[in-house]
Amino acid sequence: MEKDPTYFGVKEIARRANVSIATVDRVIHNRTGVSEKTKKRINEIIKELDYQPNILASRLASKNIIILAVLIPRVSEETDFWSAPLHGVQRAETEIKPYGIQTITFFFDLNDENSFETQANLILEKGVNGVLLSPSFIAQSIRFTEECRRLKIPFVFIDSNIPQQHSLAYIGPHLFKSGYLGAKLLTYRKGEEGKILVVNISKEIENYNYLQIEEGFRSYLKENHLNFEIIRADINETDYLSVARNLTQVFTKNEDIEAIFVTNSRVFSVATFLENKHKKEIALVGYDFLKENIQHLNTGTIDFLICHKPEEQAYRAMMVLYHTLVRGQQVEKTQYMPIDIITRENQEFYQILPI
Amino acid sequence: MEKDPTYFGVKEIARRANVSIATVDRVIHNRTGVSEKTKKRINEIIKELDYQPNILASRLASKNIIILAVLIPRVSEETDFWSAPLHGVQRAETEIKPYGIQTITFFFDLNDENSFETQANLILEKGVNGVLLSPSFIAQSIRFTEECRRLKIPFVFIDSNIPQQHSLAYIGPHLFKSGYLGAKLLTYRKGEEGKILVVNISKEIENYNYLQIEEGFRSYLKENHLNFEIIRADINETDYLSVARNLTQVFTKNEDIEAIFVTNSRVFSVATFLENKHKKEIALVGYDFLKENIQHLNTGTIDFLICHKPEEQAYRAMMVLYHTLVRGQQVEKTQYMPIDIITRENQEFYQILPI
DNA sequence: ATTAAAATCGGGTACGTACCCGCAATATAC
DNA sequence: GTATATTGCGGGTACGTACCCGATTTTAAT
Repeated sequence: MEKDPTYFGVKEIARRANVSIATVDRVIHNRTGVSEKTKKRINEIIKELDYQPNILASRLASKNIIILAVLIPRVSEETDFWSAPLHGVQRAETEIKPYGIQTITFFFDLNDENSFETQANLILEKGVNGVLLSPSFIAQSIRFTEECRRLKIPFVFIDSNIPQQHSLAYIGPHLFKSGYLGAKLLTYRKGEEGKILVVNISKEIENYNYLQIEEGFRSYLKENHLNFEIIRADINETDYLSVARNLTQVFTKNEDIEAIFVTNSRVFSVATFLENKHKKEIALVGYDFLKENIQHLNTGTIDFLICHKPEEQAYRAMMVLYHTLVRGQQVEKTQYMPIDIITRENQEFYQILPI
Repeated sequence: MEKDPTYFGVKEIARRANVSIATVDRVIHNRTGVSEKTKKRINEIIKELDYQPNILASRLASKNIIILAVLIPRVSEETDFWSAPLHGVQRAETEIKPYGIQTITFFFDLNDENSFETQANLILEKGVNGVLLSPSFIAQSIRFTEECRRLKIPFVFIDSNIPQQHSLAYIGPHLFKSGYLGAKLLTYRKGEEGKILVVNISKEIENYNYLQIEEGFRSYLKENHLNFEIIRADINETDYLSVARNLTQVFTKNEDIEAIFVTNSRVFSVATFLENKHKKEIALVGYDFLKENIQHLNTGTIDFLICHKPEEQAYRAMMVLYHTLVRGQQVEKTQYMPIDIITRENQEFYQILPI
């Protein structure tokens, strides 16, 4: 079989420009040592031939290896949400490893701001070429990314964003629209009467996310003139007992709650509560494809789960770094993930497919 | 920066086995000319070092180029559904082109069985190494794929499947479950009364798909003891006038239709009809992320669209061929796509993201 | 034992790019 | 003018694997 005859490489460029391959290489990589005249001549030929470097050969010959750092929460017993992004990181890792790219993953504790800081400092010491991070702690993330900017290390946010921080990209959900959709799903077959309960279960972190989601949620109701009374429950402890105690209080005060929206993945706690109290007829919508949540989806306690492709977020973030650092390509700065709707009927197909 | 010191290549294997690189190469590629003894020795070292060939170097050195054929319907004025798979093919194409893989795309006319046969024959004449096809015409597809099997050309089905045909893989929806979900969405907030209309608009092709979807649809209603009367409308012409004429008849006979399920992407015709007749309060669910359908989703005539990631189907199918032919890897034989639910609220994020 | 054939193997080049080393030409200093 | 930087450029090797071309050894045939 023959090679593609329409492909021209540096050799052909050098031949046409009457220079050596080395000179062409210098022009391509913007290195010094070429006169303006020949540089111009070579650039014209490059443009004329629409030269596309052969990445295989390029990466094979290059000895410049690239190190990427990943900074995400550790997978905890409380929730295995972060196992999905970790999987995405690993998928990208195996894919780009032959290109001379190494990955080091740093985990922090979602209940401990200091662990974030510690790990972030380790990254800075290490001297990496690019960073993928989940900015779970706003202040610490800002400090860290400012330092990255100073050191000219590109970084990508996943899961939630800090705008104005000059990240290379944000890859994650549009939280406002996600809450907006949540309201639609929750009220889609609801009657005119009855209250709505919005539950936020978290240890005071990720508040910013929560606010955007609730804003979108309320916005939907307002735009559609749905004047349900909205009760709020802020639960700062994530263990089941605290959740149950809190909800019991809410229910004694409000008997006619017809629908519950949980703003994050801890919806399974609420589902367990409803099952224990035999209140399964209440509509329940929450977030994320976790084992526990799927169970309650299958028993019918949870009506809908909303999900933002956590695996793909991380995978794409890695590829964004790869394309920037290795290929020098421009990337989309804001990449909103699809807002997926998971029900009992389609949940079995919402997994990571192997090739 | 230094190279990964944990990586060992053929050179190291050759050194340890006291043979030349060429001999190691012969063992790796199962070529003849190596005594059993040295072959065994080399294989042991390969296993011991967990040797992973460097694909970059491998594909760079290899002159064996691989040709993939794609056989899908032409994008027509009637519907641009197939532009999504085409896009997926092209995305995969640019990604694997540097690996020495060429793609030739053949289009057939969904209204003309013969065009399928003609294009299929062109592929066989051409002598390609792998085929991606949509088996829109069952009989012709069987004939073609049998011939592929005889010639030992692997092939992958997308969009719909022909089981028992020994394809390398099927990548597409689980149609039964898709119809099942359709019934859930259609009846989710429906009252106890009123009839359901199931509409199939197509020129008698793809019947097999339709049947599976309808089966799933009815199955949901049955399992949930929803005893609505179901009307059926089979419309064999795809132009709007034919659809409108047909639906008018159905509506004169049945005044109390409360919900309509369209089994394919032509749901926009039904939506137009409902808008013209001022019957927008009827629930409407159908298939596929087409411009026309999204318009009606946004006006509220269509309530839900179901979608099976057509772009990714084609992309994955290409990668399956790549992994099989280039990497010699085993692949998953049946890859069901997620069954995505598109509403007015999340539709804007359901597009193909650029890196 | 001699010769032919077959089996087994090594040397070496190529793939397209990166990049080191060093030579020539030109510019600058005195 | 000569001596010294500086600039511009080419030769050549390396990356890890594929594969051609032959050389050597072993086996089979006579």
